Amino acid sequence: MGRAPCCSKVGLYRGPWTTKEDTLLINYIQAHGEGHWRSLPKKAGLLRCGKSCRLRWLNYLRPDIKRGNITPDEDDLIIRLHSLLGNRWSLIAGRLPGRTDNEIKNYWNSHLSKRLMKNSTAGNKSQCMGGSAGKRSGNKRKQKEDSDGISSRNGEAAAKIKIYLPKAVKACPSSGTKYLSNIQSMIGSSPRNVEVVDHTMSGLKAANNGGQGWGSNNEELDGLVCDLDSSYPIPLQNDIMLDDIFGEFQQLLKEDGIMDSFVDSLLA
DNA sequence: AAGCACAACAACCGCGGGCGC
DNA sequence: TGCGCCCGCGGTTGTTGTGCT
Repeated sequence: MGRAPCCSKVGLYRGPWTTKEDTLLINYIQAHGEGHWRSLPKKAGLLRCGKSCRLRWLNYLRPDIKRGNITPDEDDLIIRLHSLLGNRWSLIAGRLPGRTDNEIKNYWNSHLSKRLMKNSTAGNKSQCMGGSAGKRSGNKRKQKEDSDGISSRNGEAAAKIKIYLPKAVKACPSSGTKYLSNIQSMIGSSPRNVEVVDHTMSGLKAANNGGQGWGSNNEELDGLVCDLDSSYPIPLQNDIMLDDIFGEFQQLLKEDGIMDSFVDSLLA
């Protein structure tokens, strides 16, 4: 697949935007509309790549952007939506008028993930897996350790193979079963050392769990462990049929009218 | 006042899907 | 049907601001 050359092109500016550049971009878009990002910089007289222009417009210059603090309502909604959708920031942003995916992502990484982590450590520490980006300086080593599988977890747990199911895609009732079936066949006859990490269903389950979805109520999830952040480990047990889990997920959707209409709206 | 650590947010990067040719 | 381009997304990094010692 061909890759569009990007900002690395010699001669294009990078880094923070100046007010002059902003003005040029705003004027051009007001005159010609959004889109055609690739050719836009040249036409607008900007020495930026199209990606950079698009990002600047979408995240900062757009007139309908709502600046300022995230309200408690928005805060709560983000948490619920994240528990439902995972790190689908654009979908979450679509439910928060005036907020951008980048803003929500940053807010999550800098505020909510920490808060929820704190809440959870007060509750069930052992289920936490560490999560999204976090801060660079302190977390790089940790991320490295995690990715190398050399974190402090010992023995059997550390040796476990982890399979990450796809993150929540646009809600398609059949996709869950399909993925789970695939995983089941991948796992085959030796599921003992395999842990399926689901981004979708346990999140939904959590979202329906009294509308809280996070924190100390996780233990109520009938053995399914809801993780704090973007991944939700589900210890695969021989007596838990994955299709049953998916059926339960569908049942939950039916029981909650809000959830139902929400998913419908995503499908639309 | 200076230096440091951390927080917040803007911006970049690379990947993958959609679509036209 | 395959290829290449464009766009959007999510993860990551860079920069600036702020509080603490």
